[in-house]
Amino acid sequence: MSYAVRAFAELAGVTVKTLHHYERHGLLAPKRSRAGYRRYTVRDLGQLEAIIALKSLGLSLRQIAALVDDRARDARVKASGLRSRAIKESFGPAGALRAHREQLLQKRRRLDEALAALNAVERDGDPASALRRFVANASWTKWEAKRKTMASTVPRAPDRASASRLALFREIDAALDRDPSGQAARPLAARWDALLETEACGDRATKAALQNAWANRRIWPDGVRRYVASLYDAQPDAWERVAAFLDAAATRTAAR
Amino acid sequence: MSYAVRAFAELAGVTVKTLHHYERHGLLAPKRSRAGYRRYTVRDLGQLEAIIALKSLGLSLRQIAALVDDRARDARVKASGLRSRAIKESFGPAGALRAHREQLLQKRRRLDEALAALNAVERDGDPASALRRFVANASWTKWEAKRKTMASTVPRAPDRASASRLALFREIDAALDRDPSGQAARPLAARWDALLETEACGDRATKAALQNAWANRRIWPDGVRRYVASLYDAQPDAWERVAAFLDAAATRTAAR
DNA sequence: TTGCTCCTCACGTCACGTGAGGTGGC
DNA sequence: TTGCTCCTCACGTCACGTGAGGTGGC
Repeated sequence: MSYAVRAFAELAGVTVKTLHHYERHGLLAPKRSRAGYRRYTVRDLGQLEAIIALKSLGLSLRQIAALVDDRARDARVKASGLRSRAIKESFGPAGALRAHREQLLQKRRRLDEALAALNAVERDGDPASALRRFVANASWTKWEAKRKTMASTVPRAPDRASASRLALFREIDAALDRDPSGQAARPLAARWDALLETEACGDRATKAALQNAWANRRIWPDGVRRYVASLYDAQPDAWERVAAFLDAAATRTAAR
Repeated sequence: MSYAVRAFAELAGVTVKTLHHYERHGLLAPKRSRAGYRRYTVRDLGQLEAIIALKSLGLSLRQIAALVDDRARDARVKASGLRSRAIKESFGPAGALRAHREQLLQKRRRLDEALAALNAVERDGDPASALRRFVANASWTKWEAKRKTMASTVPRAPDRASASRLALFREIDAALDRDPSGQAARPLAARWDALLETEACGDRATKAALQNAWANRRIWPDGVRRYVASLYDAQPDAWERVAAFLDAAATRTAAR
């Protein structure tokens, strides 16, 4: 018994065009009627299912052709006791299949990242801005990675805030450790403000711009946060605590 | 400051051909020198990084173009208070992004299956035969699924072994429950053998073929095992216990 | 002037899909 | 005879890659 192309395609769950395609590439070779019509049998069905199964492993048609041809040759020479070279070479510790698995793992890692990002964007109250944040974050992560590889090949001094800034930051951090309410750290906030004034060269607009940049830190990419914290030789959460304290102090000053 | 195409490609971590490609599809529009040379600026870098980030979400260039164009239009009309329609439509409960996420999830499921199969094949002592088993298994799983959907639309009586076989199977199963060593079930094995003889119409070769098929059940696809067990209205493990007992009984008979 | 970079076609890859124009089978 | 199925090109899709043949910049 044999099937016409359409019936066979439906039976196997593929399209007619897929059958044509596989035939063109030598993966399938159905008999033909006198008029040239394709006639598929159960043997073709088995072959097709092998192709579908191997494709589900992510193999290309070329690779599948090699494997299937090999199986066919294998069957023909089985009696001679020979072993198929192609299949042997595909496996083993350095085999092509191992490399292929590595590729699939890579693919899965990227897929997982994409899914995590999509989830975050969808769950956000403002998806459009969440998408923008994702884009900004992705760029920063890339630069961070690049910076790291650069750092490992071309050693350079770590980025640092100015010595006086760094010292002041540490004093404030320690003061907040002792007294989280921030009472003890108030005078230090004034000194920070003065330092800011100095760095802005006394220009009001510049100082405002600097303060504004700090105030917007909630929407900075994570990479930027980590980077700025590293300038103060601090962890991002410690840095955030100090920054929040300085924000509040600036607001109090402005209100007076 | 601006970059030539090669320098820019290296900076951004893409190929020159990719830059050409994006430009052809309207995703990038660098300035040109008098001689027609592309000149990229930081603005182009930002644009390119947005493209790369969106691509990492699995979006097509066409979709990205829509989003990016939209962002540009958005920026131009921001002052008017209008909201971008395309971005709005991409999100939300019925949004395109949700459908896209579903696609990615599907993809990941398939990837996981492929990885599991590849692991099994690699860990196997005989990878080539493991691959063959995988192919056979995949085909069976497909038919099983098909059979299920057929069953739900076209109701039909469940497949069953003959009444006498089924009854005998149950007796053996019960006997093994009471006496796992199989002593009590010996006479039943003889009756099973007789039944086999009857079904083979007394033909020795046919009987041997039937026994051989049973003996090879270790390499049957899981689906076949489940199917055959279901013929006896049994779970695969119960069925396997009875089958193993009958195997041993047949060997004892042959040895005599 | 000599390499090196850049340019634009045009075609290739991968796994099919689409559609035209024509013919065979029941 | 009338639909319906089947056939074979040939070209399209997607995201680029390859290579030819030619020109600009330092």
